[in-house]
Amino acid sequence: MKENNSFDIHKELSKFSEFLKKKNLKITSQRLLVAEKIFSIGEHFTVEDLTEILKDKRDEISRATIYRTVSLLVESGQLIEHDFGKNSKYYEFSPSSQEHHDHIVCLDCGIIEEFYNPNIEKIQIEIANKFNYELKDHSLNLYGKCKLLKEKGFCEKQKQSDKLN
Amino acid sequence: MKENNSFDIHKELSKFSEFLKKKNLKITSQRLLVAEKIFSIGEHFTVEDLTEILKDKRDEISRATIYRTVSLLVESGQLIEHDFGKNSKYYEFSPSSQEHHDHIVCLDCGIIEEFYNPNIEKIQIEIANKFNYELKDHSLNLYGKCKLLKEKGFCEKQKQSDKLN
DNA sequence: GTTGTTGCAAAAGATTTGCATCCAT
DNA sequence: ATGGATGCAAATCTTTTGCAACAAC
Repeated sequence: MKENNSFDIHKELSKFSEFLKKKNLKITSQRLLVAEKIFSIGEHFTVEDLTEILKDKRDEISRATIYRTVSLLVESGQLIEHDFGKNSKYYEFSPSSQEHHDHIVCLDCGIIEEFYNPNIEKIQIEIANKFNYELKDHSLNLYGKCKLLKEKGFCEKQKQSDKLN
Repeated sequence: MKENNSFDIHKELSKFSEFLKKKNLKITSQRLLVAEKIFSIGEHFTVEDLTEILKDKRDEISRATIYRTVSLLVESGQLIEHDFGKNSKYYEFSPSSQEHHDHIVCLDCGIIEEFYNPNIEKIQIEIANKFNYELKDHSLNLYGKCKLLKEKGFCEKQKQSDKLN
């Protein structure tokens, strides 16, 4: 889906290390391994997906550590947590260079596509102002039938790790 | 928050009964009790909230039945399920007469306010068309500091039943 | 009477946590 | 050496489910 070259990954790993140092946390091999894999996934994933990806490392990294590292990466701002109405939380690597975007999700196959619309962003700020809120975050998800499902009546159902209904 | 008069409730109960009949499901006292309470809550709630509200009826209605009735009401279209990034799902009674709206949520006290913006709705449809999706649903939540938190530095923290972080 | 419903307790699924051991600093 | 990290298993939390007894139609 997205291309992540090793240069990017290196930069992101440094950023994560900086974050850990600043918080007096330790830079361990487990944390680096989990972070490295996350930075190279290039699509939305669940902790279950991540565990599967790391399964050859299962003697080295426990599920608890995976959860704990994911939390740290969310805190460092390098990982975004999403709620697509499924059982598990979804995560998405957010490179420093990357602009914000929203999501459109197929209710059948669960494919997640991204979009960015400056007008919507602008209106959201106006709404927050009107309500006297200091806007910190937002989430906009569109749900529907993807092109394939609409046109052929079926798509790659349940391709994702989690069910949508 | 919202005013629901008994006339509305009666109409909604009829609608639910119709739904049950159409599906060859039975109209039981438990289902009617749960539905009636839901129709009179007037704000966003979790199943835990609902259980608390029904606690004087706890000898009559089990938690399992509450969950099962909530699912039916979602299916009948009279209840909307929301995900505000908390542990539990939130529900909102949606009277037949009510127009769609989105939500703005305080990250501290969890207060949920509603808004409707026709431009955002319009743009969403355009985006779905561009992606060749048949739009079925969407969710837009804004998160931030509410007026009180912004101005006074504090608000009624954790007023809601669930924590936000 | 038949078929769906309820309550219970157990199960399931995701995530978190206590604790003894281990390791980065 | 010491304070944080890890792995394990147990715990937690929300939601779902199997099943026997029960109620609506």
